[in-house]
Amino acid sequence: MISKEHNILFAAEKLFSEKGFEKTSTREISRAANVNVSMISYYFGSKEKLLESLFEMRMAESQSYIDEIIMRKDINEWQKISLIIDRYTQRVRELKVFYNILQTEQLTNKNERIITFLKHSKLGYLKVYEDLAQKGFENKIFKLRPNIALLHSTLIGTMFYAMNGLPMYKEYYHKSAADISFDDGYYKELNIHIKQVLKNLLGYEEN
Amino acid sequence: MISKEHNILFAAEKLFSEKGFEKTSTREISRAANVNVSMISYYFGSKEKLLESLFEMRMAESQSYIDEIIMRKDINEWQKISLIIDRYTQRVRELKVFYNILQTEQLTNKNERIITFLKHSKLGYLKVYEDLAQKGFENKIFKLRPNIALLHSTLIGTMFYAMNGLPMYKEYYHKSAADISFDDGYYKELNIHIKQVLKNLLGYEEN
DNA sequence: AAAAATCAATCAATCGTTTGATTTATAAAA
DNA sequence: TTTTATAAATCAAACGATTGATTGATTTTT
Repeated sequence: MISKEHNILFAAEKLFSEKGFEKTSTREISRAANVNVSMISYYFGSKEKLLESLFEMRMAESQSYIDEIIMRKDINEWQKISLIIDRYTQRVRELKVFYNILQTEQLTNKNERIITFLKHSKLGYLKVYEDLAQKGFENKIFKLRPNIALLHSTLIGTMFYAMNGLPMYKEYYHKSAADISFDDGYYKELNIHIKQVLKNLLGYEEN
Repeated sequence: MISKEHNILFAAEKLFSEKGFEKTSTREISRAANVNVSMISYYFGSKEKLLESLFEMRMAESQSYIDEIIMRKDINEWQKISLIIDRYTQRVRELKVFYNILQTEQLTNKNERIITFLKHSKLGYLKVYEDLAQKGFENKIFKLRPNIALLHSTLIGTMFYAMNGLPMYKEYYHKSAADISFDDGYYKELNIHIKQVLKNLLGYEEN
């Protein structure tokens, strides 16, 4: 049995993703979550704080796994980057709905807490890539020292734009929207594609 | 002397970019454009149609220059791609405000006309890259035949994410927000970065 | 004098949020 | 176990504010 609090959170996530935060009314959320409108204020304080709670939940989920990877001693820097990409691809696909909201809020939101969430997350990623690129270069695994901000833009940008574009590419290749096997192949190709781009940027050559 | 119609259009563009379409009220637009509220309905019909007019104007502007480039006989396929990237980088920087709206609307908008605008634009670009990649391969300029949808995702995604991330990178490198010379260097690096990524993907080697 | 442009005032609709009454759950006292 | 007291949860109804849009009168342009 899922609590009403979670019902509200998940209903809101879906609606925010489909129509955007502003276009989604509290009454719609309450209807979708099968609760009274006032329950939103009761549990979260406001619609705005509901969005913050959503970010809090989803961002917390993705915090730990990166540290886990960079701590490992049994794999080299490229393998670590490769693993991070694997996990990230998987996560973005799983939480497509949330990452859609994240992208939108990134572009227009003025909410202080959410801005802070995003900034910390981004700077955290920059630092991770910077460290891995430097160590890999010192260990002579990577031959190049690319601009990390641009490398990160390419990684994230490719990921999100490929995700957003999937429905359209499907149409372009005349596939049915329900065809999951196309998605599987697409995300697999995307994963390989991103790795290839990063290999080139870092000057990494497989043995 | 700029007409009131244009005043409204440009005021709306700025506000939509800063706060998003939904959060921007018609009264704010009219105040910023120094006209009466009713002028919006009078000239454009509705707030929604005002947004459509904005898309119409901006999309029409960027239509022609691509055809111009691909028609040319004096340069090879890589030089054409290189030119397209130059123009596109320049344009995205010039019209940062509009492309911010475009990205947001791409994620949430359900407006039929705008969806059609975006779809046509995207499919147009896909076709252009597909043709150039194929011809370049036939002419032995390119050694590889990459997935065009993913190549396009990387191109567009890198461009937009680098653009969106600029203010944050500036802060990260402790530069003032008004420092234009930092922007110049950043966009120059971005341009080179994108070309490098595409060279690698297409298997193009400079002589 | 006909048409186009502009305006203050107003419209109904919807928004996020709160109220105060009511029901349900919890736990201590009998 | 039953009763009682307290807290938590739920609800319909209403709040004031703001929204996009329109009206009909007035001014300006043609």
